Amino acid sequence: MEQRLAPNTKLSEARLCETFGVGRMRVRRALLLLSSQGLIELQSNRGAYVACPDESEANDVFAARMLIEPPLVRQLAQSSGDIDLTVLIDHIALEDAAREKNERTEIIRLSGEFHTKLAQATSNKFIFRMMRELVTRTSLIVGLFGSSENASCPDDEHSNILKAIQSKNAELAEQLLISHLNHIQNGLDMETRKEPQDDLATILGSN
Amino acid sequence: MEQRLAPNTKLSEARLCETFGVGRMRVRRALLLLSSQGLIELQSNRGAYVACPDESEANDVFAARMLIEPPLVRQLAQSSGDIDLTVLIDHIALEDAAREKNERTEIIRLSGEFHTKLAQATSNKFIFRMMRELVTRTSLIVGLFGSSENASCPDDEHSNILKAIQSKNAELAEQLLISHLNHIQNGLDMETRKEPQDDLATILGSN
DNA sequence: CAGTTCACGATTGTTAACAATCTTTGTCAA
DNA sequence: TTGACAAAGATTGTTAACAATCGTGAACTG
Repeated sequence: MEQRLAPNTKLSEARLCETFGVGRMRVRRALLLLSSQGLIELQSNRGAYVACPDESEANDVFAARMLIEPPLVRQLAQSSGDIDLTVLIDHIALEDAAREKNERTEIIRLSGEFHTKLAQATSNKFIFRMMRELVTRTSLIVGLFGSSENASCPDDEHSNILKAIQSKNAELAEQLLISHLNHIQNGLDMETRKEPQDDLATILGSN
Repeated sequence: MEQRLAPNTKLSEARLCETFGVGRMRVRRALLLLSSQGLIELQSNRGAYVACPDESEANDVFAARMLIEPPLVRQLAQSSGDIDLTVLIDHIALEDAAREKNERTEIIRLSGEFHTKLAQATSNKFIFRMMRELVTRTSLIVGLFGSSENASCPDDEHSNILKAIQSKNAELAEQLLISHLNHIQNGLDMETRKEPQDDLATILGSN
C-alpha cells in the first residue's frame, strides 16, 4: 500500500519470520491471505513474490473502478446528510498536512485511503472490501508505471469531490471522480516499466 | 453455493479431514480462505461455522449488487458484438434443462452461476471475482430467508436479460436486471428465518 | 434445589522435525 | 568456451506430536 515493496520482490518465509519475529505458520497464513487478494503470487515450491501486474491487468483494475466508483459517489452525494462525512473531512486535512511536510510514503498511503474511505462512508461492508482491494491494487500499478512526480493523486481533486458530495451535487461529484480516475490512469506510462528490484525484504525492517 | 450446508453448521476440522481424506493443514488452509471470503466464520479456539448473515448484511449484499450489476449489464449490452456470449446462451440451456428435470440443487447452483457468468463475460478478472463473492453470499441469504418455492431466480428473467443484451438494448437490459434483483430481494421473508440446523458435515459425504 | 467450582474431554492453535522440490554450483566433456 | 549433468544447498510443503483453550458435566456448598 505504501509502495515500499517493488513488484516481483521475493518474500522468503525465513526472512519474514525473523523480520517480524513470528513463527512460520503465521507467515504462511499471511501469505495465503495476501495471495487470495492478488497482492502477491504464490508459486508452488518456489515461494511468494509481490504481484507484478501487466498492462492488461492495469486496464482491468481501472475498468472495474470506473464501473463501481462513479455510481458509488453518485449515491453518496444523493444520500449525503444521512451520512457522517467527518471521516472524509478529517482525511482531507491529513492529506494536506502530509503534502505540506512532503512525506512521500504518507502521501501515497493517504491518497489511496481516501478512495477506501469513500467506500467506507456507505457503511456497506462489501462495497468497502471491494474498493479496498481495487485501491491496493492500484497502488501497485501506480508504483510500477507511474511517473515519479505524480505518484499520488492530483492535489485538490479529492477535496473538490468531497465538496460536490457535501453540496449533494451528484452529477458533478460523479463527473469529478471520473476525471480524477482518468487523470490517474493517463499519468501512467505503460512503456517504461520500472525494473523490478529484487530487494531483500529488509526494507520492512524500518518498522 | 448449493445451499446444502445450513448457516451456523459447525465445520469441525477432524470431520472435514476424514470426509475428504486430507490432512489437517489442507483443511485449515481451505477454512482460512473461505473465512476471508466471508463464507464461514472462524471463531478463535472454537472452530469454523457457516456464516449466518443477518438482515442488515442481506441488505448490504443487495445494495452492493444494485450498485455493480446494473452498470455491468449496461456495459455488456453496449459492447455486445465484441464479446462472446455463447457461454451465456449455453448456460440458459443448462438452466432450462435442470428446471425440466426438477433438479433442485442444480437449479440453485445454475441460477447463481448465471450472474457470475455475466461478470465473466466482461473478461475482467476483478469484476468477476467481486460478483462471484456477492453471488455466493446471495446464495446463503436466499437459503436462510427465501421462501421454499422461489429459492431460485424466476424462470425466464435470465433469458430476457440476455436477449436485451444481445439486441444491444442497454437501457432495457439494465432495467430488467434491476427488476430481477428486486424480485429476488422481495421474495425474501426477513421475519421467519429458518432454524439453523446443527447438521453434521456428513451432508458432504454424498460426493 | 440452585448456583458455583473444578476437572475432564474435546477441539483448536502452535511448534518442530521431516520430506519433497527447486536452484545453484561445480565438474566434466565436447 | 559452452553445454549438459550431478550433487549440494536452500526453500517450501507436509506431517505428527505438543500446548493452549474452551465447553461440559459432575461434585460440592449454601
